[in-house]
Amino acid sequence: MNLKKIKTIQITPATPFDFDSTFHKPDHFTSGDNEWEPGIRWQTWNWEGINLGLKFINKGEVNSPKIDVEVYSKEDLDARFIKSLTEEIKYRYNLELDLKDFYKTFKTDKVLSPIIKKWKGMRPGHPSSLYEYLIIGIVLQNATVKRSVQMFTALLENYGTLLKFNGKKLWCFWEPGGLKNVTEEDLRALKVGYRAKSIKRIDDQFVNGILSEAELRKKDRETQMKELLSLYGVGPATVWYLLFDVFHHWDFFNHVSPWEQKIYSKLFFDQDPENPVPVEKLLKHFEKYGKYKQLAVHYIWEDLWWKRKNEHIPWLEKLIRI
DNA sequence: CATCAGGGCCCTG
DNA sequence: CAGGGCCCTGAT
Repeated sequence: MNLKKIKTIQITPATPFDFDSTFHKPDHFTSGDNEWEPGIRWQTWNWEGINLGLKFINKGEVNSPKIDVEVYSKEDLDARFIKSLTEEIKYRYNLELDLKDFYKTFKTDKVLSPIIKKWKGMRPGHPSSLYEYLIIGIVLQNATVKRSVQMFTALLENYGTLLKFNGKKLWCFWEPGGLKNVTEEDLRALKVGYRAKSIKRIDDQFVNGILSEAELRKKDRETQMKELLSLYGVGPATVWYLLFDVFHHWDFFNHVSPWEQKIYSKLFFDQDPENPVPVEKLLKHFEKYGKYKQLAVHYIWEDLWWKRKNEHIPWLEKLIRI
């Protein structure tokens, strides 16, 4: 599907704002729906059922930020659509998040302060909707990175749409509920294994309109957690990701998966990953970051993954099994 | 060749 | 609350 440029949206994020560390997270593995180079991020979005190509361009600096968002589409888009899209972009990338208090609180923290200095203006954020993230969460289960990417790509290339815009060819996610006419057997043919059942049942929730991201955002964390956990195929690991990446709770940390446990053990306690620090002890350690504990760990975590782009970290390579 | 662990989760007893 | 089963893939 060939798209044409419809509009350029200008956004002024809250200060400070760092473009690259906000729009590129080295620990999110690329799988055909986005591309990044310094100062530019191409990203497909299915918004309100419309396939979009988005090009985010850095037009400012950390202390005087500005972003252009070029919107590519097959059809014209009206003002109301552009407005709702703009609001959603601001939400997903946390462009209006005020980081000042977080920075001030940990100005003297030995571990955090150098990282804050280095990544000043980095926001947490994720490009995916709840529906999309649920699918991603399912394919992350019980699999190595390579296998997860393989499963995700197979889904995208079978049920998504290939978009051509700004010289790029990127796959766009299908609509929530878009697997209505797909059977569990069809999904199994894509080698997603037992996950086929979970994917199908989650898609059903959206076909039936039982689950609404907009409604769920308005509810409190406990309710969100309860409703998400009630979904078939969604357990504590997936919920933990969702509460941070989709629902933007910075203060919540209740789960550490085995591979993350090993990395945290090395990172925070310089402990041999083969003999990891108990999860309880790790969680207790994060308590010192109070209402920003998830945000603090995000900063430390992203710093590690950016380091990995520039230098070889043998112990990390061994643990991530790409 | 066989065996097994891996960014979990569900279900059973 | 512990533990078996589920899918596929690559390492050993």
